[in-house]
Amino acid sequence: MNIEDKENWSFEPHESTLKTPLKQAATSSWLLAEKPPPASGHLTTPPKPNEISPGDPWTPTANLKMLISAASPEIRNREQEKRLSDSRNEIPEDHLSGDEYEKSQPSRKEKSLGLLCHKFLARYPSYPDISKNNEICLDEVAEELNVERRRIYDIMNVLESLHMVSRLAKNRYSWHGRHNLKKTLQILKKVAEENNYSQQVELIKRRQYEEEPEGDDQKIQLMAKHVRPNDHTDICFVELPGMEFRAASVNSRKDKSLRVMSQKFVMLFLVSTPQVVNLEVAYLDKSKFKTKIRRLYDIANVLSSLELIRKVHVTEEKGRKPAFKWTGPDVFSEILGRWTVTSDPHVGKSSKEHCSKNLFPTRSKQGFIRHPSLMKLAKGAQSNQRKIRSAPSSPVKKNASTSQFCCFGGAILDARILMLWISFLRDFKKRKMKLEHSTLPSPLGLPPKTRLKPKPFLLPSQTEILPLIHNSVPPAMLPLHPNVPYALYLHPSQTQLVTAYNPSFTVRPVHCANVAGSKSPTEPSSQVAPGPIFIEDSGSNGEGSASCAKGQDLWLAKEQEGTKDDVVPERRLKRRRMEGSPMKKYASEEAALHDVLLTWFPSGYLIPLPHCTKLGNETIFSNKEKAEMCAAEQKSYSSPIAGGIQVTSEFTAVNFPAFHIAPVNLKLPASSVATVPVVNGTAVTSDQADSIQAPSASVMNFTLQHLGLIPANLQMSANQVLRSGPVCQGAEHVGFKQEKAMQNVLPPYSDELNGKSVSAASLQQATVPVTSSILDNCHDFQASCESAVVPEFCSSFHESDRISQATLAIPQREHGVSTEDKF
DNA sequence: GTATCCCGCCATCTC
DNA sequence: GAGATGGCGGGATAC
Repeated sequence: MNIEDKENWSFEPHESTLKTPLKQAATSSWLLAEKPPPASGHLTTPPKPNEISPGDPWTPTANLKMLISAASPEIRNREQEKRLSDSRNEIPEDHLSGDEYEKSQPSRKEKSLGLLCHKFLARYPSYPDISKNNEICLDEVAEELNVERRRIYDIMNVLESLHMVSRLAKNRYSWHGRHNLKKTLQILKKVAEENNYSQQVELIKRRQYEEEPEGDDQKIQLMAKHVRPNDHTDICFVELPGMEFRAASVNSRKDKSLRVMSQKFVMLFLVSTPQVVNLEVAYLDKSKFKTKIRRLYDIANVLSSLELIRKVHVTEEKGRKPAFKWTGPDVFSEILGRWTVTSDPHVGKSSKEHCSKNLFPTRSKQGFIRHPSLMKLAKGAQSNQRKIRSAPSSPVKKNASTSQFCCFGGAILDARILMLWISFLRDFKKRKMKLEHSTLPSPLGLPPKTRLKPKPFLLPSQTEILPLIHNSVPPAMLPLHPNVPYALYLHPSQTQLVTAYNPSFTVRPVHCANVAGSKSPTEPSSQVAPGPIFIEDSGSNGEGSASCAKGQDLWLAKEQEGTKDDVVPERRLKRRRMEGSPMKKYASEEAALHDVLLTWFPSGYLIPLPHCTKLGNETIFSNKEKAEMCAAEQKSYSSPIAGGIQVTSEFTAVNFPAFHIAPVNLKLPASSVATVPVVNGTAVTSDQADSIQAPSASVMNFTLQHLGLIPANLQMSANQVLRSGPVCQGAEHVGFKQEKAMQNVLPPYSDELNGKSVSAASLQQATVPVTSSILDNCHDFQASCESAVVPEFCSSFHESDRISQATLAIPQREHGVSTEDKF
């Protein structure tokens, strides 16, 4: 491919202004023959009104202009240019002959959008002083440039797409110059990369070289068809913070076509190598390419005036084709600050959920292929969803806003919970395998998974599906696993159930990072606000120290105690009795975990507590933590749920898999968690329903902290979290990515998450209750993760077991979402 | 003949 | 209803 610069690209400033069209005279004569000048009285294009009559008296405005001109050489120069321009129009047209009149009219080139843009740009500095008023009045510009407003709009739209201007109000724009240009280009490149623009361009270019027997239209359609799977037509306008479109129809146009087109056009350059794009590539994504190509020419003219592109000719086998070459700055996409992609203005600019959704509005369904192992999970969840929706006590949407659940809040957190849960199982499996290899051969010769696969659970009944968030419901911490403390969100009735059925368990506030609502452990128990609860086996050995290790298995502990054996199914007792080897023990632990979950906590939410550190076989807390815990242990706690249970146990060494979640700042839209319509299950009365509109701060903080979403020392009230949240750069991006991750992890929920609103029921379902369906499928899901669906997901596990990467690095193979994420 | 794109109609939206 | 905005395509011009 030979690329040659077009020497006489018509919109090069120094050329356009100097060259006079050769055919001007002839054309003029011909035109005159057909279109007599206005003096003849025929209908024709009305003469352009002169801007300022030379004889205008001095007005206050003229005085002001004079003062401004005197103060600013730049403006003075502009005024001089303007006067020169005016002088050409001063000759009364009535006195001109046909030829003279024609000559007095600007040629087509002189009226070109590119030249007009040059004139426009000449009026303003490239890097204006942002402290000054840089307003642009469209009327004035149109008048001074002697063009219709319509043409100014074309320019403004393209400039707006590059954030060189932003609309202030009707008829008024703000001039930003090139201050934002590079950043905008970086963002555009990033977006382009995420949408596989380069691949699309390559594909199109490749096909252009192929023999296409069809006609042009067919050829284009065919090519467009090939591109369609990763079509970028759905990309919507990329905004910079603080430069969102304001008011008026600017926001209400369907897709801000010229702006979006302009951005897409620029994107093509930014990801192409070499950075040469012909219009055939650029307009392939539109069926109305003939119309669109006109717009592309408009855009190209403005971009040329900005010296971002330059027209070249590409010599190919089929001949010489016009194209455009990027001449703007080199752009690297390794920024990013905040940016948003907007689409449907009706939804509201603040609706990042919707904005992000519209970035790939339909691709997620088409693109993501659900792994077979997820099908059961999906079905289970959908089944639950149906149950809840059809329940008599199904939640009632209180108002419009409550239906706008954010996918960034609850659902995302729960995606993480699922990940943690999976990670736990994986870690469990890993250690189990280690034991098998190091100690005992398989007694049955069966693969571990076969032997250890938990028996399937029955789905919890509908009444067992409890609200995740409740003002007075603290999460409980449960030593389900010998070395891994887990927080378990329970409904009070369930917590009471635990202690009622098994007095050996104590329920106390979890001593963890300063959870909002849970006071210092040294404070009187009566003042302990609802907070995370630690359920432990306090009497397993009568030593007053019910460590997690000692109470590795709840069931073992229970059995040893001999308490409530009557409620234990016989089959479980039998299995407990066969505990003998470490391997068996682990196997039973896993089974016991399932049993416990099923027996005591038919529903709930497991969250491993990652602040425990591991040290060989014996995991220890940091000294500080230990000291805090020791202090905590010497106090008795009162839980509003458990009702003051003496806690004498010691927080045992915890062997926790080294997965952490990289702290991210999560922006929760005001309409999200704050208005989460908590499922009003049968366990919650209607009176309670009102009180559960806002989640407990303790639960919120507990979750956010332990999932690493907020720093441990950060305390947030529910209102803080809900109304504003910690806003940071990239917050929307985080939400979007997490949403996408959620959709990948939980495909069955994708439909809901894609919807404009998610009902309370679907919210509940969008969370990850510890149900049999999940327990039963986690192994499969884990296996699937380790195989084909999300290789990066697994590799991150293998590398470091850092759930953060696993959660955030889920690729979207089918629709090109970048696998890398920086939060 | 093709590439280019001016021009202005008119739909949509806001006030 | 008026004005602002901008999508759109006819058709003229440039090459």
